[in-house]
Amino acid sequence: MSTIAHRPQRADARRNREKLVAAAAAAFAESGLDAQVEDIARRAHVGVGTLYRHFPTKEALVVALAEQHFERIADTVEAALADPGDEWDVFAAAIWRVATAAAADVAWCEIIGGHPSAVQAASRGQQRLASAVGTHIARAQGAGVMRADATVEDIKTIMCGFGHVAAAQRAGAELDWTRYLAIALDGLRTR
Amino acid sequence: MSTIAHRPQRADARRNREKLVAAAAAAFAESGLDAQVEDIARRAHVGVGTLYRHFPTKEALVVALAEQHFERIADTVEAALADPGDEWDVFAAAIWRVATAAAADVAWCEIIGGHPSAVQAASRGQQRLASAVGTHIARAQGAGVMRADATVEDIKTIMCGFGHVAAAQRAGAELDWTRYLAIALDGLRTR
DNA sequence: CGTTAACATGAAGGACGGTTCCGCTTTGAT
DNA sequence: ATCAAAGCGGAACCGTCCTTCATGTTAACG
Repeated sequence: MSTIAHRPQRADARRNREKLVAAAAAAFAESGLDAQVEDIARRAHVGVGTLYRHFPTKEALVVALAEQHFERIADTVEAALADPGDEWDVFAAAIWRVATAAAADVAWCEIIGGHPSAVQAASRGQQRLASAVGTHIARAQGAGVMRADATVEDIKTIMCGFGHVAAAQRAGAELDWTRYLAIALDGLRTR
Repeated sequence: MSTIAHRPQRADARRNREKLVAAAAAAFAESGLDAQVEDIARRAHVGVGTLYRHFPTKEALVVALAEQHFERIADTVEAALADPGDEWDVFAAAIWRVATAAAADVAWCEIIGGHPSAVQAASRGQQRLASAVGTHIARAQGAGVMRADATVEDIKTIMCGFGHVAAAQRAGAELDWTRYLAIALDGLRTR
């Protein structure tokens, strides 16, 4: 077995990769996960071939973006764990923060809403997120402010619904994701 | 202006139309709204051309099915109005009945979840449904068992989320629409 | 500089799925 | 039985997108 001498990645290639990720984020945010590959390449001022050099498939690009999204959500939810306030308020505030960020981005909505492949990737961000949410739940239940039977899966389920409602609203339906969250969170709270 | 003598629709044509609707319902239930036209025609033992003779577009077929779905849902919700039981229980039972029927059918989920074109048709079924739901809400609020600020739009929103959760569950996601409904309905109830 | 491997390009390829079209068949009225 | 209109079939058409590939370009290293 010999050591293969890898030439370092070329500087322009790295730049292009970053431009592609940014362009994809923008295109997906605007048009949802079925934004066209050519549009993404155009926004990055790059040929489609270049896109395919960096990502073997459009799907791979989506997964990369999804992972990025989940990392950010996990950041938000983990950060909230340090907040010393009322357990319920802290949890609810974190959810609202995540939802507000997601609602402005069609792709987030679709990913949170459960895009088949992006979700199946049991990725680091998702695991961090699940763990942080679990801690929030345990705390809130300990303080008696969250229904005792609530689970991490319940939160996932609610956010899945949220993603779709927000996406539908963006698409013109007369819906209000704000009401959705208010009601769902109330349903999660102890009465 | 002369009276145009319309020859009555031929018997075989009527049969084919019915077979097409049934086949479409089956195909959509199984594969969702993006079931293929050719598959629908095949199930109806008919050529695609025949399908297009009866429905100018795949979309038209979807709208026809959607209208049928909404009529049925309206039937269920209207029927519940005659129930003399506790206002909340009656309302909740009607929602559960609708949800249970819908959860078994991918197309129902997608339509309830807010399929763009099928929803925009401010059709008879939808109007009946909205009106019946409005009556339920007014009654429950009058009895003090539903949050005072709940609206028909809130129910639509919740069912939109439901549709997506149920569809995702059918597609293999580890979600539980049962939990979703339980929590959302709790959030709608007076505490 | 010169060399070379990595990289970029975008037109062409290919798969997929809705829709059209025209020749053939069936119905129903005379 | 005959005929015209209505209906039927399904191969071909067409638009849309993702992906590939042959060709030209560029960064990095000696």
